[in-house]
Amino acid sequence: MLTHAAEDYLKSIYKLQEKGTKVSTGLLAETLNVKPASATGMLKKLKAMKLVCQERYQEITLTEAGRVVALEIIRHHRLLELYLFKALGVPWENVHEEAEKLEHVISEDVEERIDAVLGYPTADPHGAPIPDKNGVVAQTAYIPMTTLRKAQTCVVAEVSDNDSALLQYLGELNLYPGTAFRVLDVAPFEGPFTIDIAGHSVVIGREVAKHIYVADVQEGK
Amino acid sequence: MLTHAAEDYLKSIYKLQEKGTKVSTGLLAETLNVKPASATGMLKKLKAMKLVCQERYQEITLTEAGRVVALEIIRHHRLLELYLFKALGVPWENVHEEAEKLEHVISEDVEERIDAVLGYPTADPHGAPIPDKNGVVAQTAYIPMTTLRKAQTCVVAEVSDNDSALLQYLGELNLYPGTAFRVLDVAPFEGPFTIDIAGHSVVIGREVAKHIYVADVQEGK
DNA sequence: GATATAATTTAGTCATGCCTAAATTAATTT
DNA sequence: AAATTAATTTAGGCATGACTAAATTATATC
Repeated sequence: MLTHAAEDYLKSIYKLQEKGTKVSTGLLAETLNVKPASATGMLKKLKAMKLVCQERYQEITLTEAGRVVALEIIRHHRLLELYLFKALGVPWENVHEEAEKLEHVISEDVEERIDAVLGYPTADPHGAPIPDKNGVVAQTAYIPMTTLRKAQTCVVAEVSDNDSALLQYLGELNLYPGTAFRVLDVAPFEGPFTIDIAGHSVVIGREVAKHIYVADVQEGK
Repeated sequence: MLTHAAEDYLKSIYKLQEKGTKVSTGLLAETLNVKPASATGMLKKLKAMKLVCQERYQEITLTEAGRVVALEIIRHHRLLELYLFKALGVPWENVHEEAEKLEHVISEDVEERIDAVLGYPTADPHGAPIPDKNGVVAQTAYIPMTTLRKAQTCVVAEVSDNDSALLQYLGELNLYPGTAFRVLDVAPFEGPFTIDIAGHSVVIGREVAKHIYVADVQEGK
């Protein structure tokens, strides 16, 4: 069995890779709040276990076996987030942190039961896709909110899950995945967005908009 | 914060103490599947943290602070057992093992939510009392099944939670806490019990009966 | 092409929490 | 009281997974 730390490394590699980022020792270390030297040490072990590929000083990638483990952990994490949110009413800005601890500890049996209770869901509370039992992840083509133009309507598809304060803010605005809104205005020179959510007009800064991804974009009048 | 290992030691000390057993280094080590020398090492640390009292070679007891921690963990454990059983349908012979891992990891917030969802329960699936938020444990006066005599009726109050195979067997017989039964016969020379559960006659050996505690004992005809 | 900077790796340390083997202390037996 | 046995503690080791400091390699600049 793998250690919790090893699972975290694999998960982080997968998530960085998924974003299209080239995964380096330094970036991985930063992501995991660890010094680069510590990451080098763990990578050496993961390479010995044939879970990770890396030529000296080169890009880090997962082997097929490593990918399977990473997806398993991510599946645990996202199912737990959704379960905590829906079944126990944990505020969505807190579910990430809770799931980080639980994901390494639940059995496959409990995972399956949670999956069933939730009705075999496909996305977590932040809109991120939940890999299925075989490690298949639904491909999504979400668009960054920052690319929206005036008068377009859309639906929130996904938001970043790692900033608790930001999530709380978005929650107050009801900007959960599934919420529709319309762009009333985009201020010039990379300025903020003014949007309409269910009749309320709200101003969203660029920095916040970067963390929001949308779907079903349609041209308004 | 305490390590998982330290929490396990405190929990085991409390549970042994509760049973009326004098807690020694060797017994504690055996309980935790650890060598006595390892237990000595951890006890040294727990003593330094003022969570445990022990004179050299003498009995081990918890300080007030140690008792608080132990009860907190036991509360987590028992609430989790009941939650897994009732909310997720985990078979009762498996809930102990699952809860052992989860108990060290859930937040106070999630604990409270679980407590609320369950309606502030007072006993886990094996009948063991759940300490309240302030560490108060309801005192119970359960009687070992082995003391029952012919024709007495009673209700199952509590069963040992540490033997998975035994629990599975008791589950098949429907001997859950709350189930009423009547002693049809007690075979002589420390022999087995023949009992009536909901119209079915079942023979229960002494070894099994030792793990069952009952309440509401009444004399039958 | 030499040099400065950035990234990565190596080497050595530390804290946990377990282990085994040996030494010590306590309890029993004769 | 002496000797045996049992329980406990000490001492020294090992694996994990982090750290710092120093060395190495890669990249960018002049």
